[in-house]
Amino acid sequence: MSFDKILSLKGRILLYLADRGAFTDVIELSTIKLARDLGISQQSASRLLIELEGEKLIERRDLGRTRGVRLTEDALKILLEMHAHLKNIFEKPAELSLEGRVFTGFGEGAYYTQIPHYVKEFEEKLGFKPYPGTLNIRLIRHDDLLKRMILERAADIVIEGFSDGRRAYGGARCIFAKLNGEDVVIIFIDRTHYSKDVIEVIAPICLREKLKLSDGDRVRLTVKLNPTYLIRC
Amino acid sequence: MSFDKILSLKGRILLYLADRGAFTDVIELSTIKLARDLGISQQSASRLLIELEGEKLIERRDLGRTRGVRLTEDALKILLEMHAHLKNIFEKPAELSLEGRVFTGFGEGAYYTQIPHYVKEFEEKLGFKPYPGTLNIRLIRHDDLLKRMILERAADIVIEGFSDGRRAYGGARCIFAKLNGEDVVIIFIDRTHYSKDVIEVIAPICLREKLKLSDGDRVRLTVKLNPTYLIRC
DNA sequence: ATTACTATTTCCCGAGTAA
DNA sequence: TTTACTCGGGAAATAGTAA
Repeated sequence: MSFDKILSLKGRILLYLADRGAFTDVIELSTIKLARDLGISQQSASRLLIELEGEKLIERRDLGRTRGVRLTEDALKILLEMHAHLKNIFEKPAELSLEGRVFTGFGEGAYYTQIPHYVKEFEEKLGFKPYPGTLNIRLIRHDDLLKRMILERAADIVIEGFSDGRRAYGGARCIFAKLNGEDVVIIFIDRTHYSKDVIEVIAPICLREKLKLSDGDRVRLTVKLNPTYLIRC
Repeated sequence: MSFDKILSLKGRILLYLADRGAFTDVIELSTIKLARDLGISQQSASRLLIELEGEKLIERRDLGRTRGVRLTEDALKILLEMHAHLKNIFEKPAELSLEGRVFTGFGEGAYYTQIPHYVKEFEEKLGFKPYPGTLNIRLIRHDDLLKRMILERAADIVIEGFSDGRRAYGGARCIFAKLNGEDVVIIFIDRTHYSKDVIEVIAPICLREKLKLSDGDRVRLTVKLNPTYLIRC
């Protein structure tokens, strides 16, 4: 397993036993089999089992001609604590923070955010009717470009594209965020004209007014998301 | 942390970094601080960071006068895999299996299972009207007595007691199970007259008839439950 | 077959210290 | 201050082998 390198040999043995259900039942296990399965010597397997028994992490008993092992409550507690710890890291929302400067775009945002199809989609999926137009933010720091890629992957609210017979209108993906503390939605438009250092934001209100923003002002975007998304692309 | 003993030092460092959010941001970290926090020497901290960098599990960079570290995607994958593995062990339903012999009890079961208050509770909480009477099973193996204790803790369907003014009727705790493949409910009666080697079972049908059971017949009870319950008492 | 002892080797931690 | 080198000692792995 790829995570063997972060475990001690004793840890690998406890996990090996847990995998085989040795917290309810005594399982049959010879030092030779354990050694083979873990890629260590039989001698080490023997020594480690003796040590683990001394540390009250396993119990061993004779089962007729073979020997049985099971985890103790202490060992189970250790594994459960490890589990709880990793859960805490990977299943708790983390916050991603990006910084950029407001700029005036091509003016397309105002057009698209008023197309009835999109308005309906926004209302259904975001819960509000967007103020016409998008606020454009140009990222400053290089690290934030990476974060933008992460966000693009994490944005899981899908706005469907459509066609009116004359032309096709593309889709987009959204994610909720805060901009200087104000609730906003970051929108990643499928076929945007902007480069990868730009983030577009919509909100139910006029952000420029509410936050008194002018071109060149620095703004901070924060997004809460599950750290599982943070695997870099 | 109690789980330090199952981790290698490199594992502890990766977890240390993950705890501090070093999968999104570069964090400031001196070898001295790391050494102090992990209870190892500065020299070891230095060596381990160099090795981890060589293994492409961390990236280091100069931040002006201090040094920054962050986890690589590879390291994140390892931690996530560990997390997924423990999830699989502890959050997947496991099966507990017990064996015993049918015996005829004091006949109280038939009385209690027909009391309107209990019938109503059963129907609401178990989804069926029980066939009058409980099937009594005496456990055979010593290990199964332990499993009975686990089950008693895991039984989380609560049947409330009541009083009719003349006397008090006790409550019980239930858990769904299979008896020789048939859907049943194990019922742990709060103030039972039976000893700890007895399990009582109710079902919507007459189990003795359906499964052609007589006193002394061996039956197998299986219960699916979340392994978190398997922490022995 | 198995387990586990003793002997040997390998590897890793930490002290000393240079840059 | 900091990091990271060399090196000595001890822990931990394997080899050999007895029971």
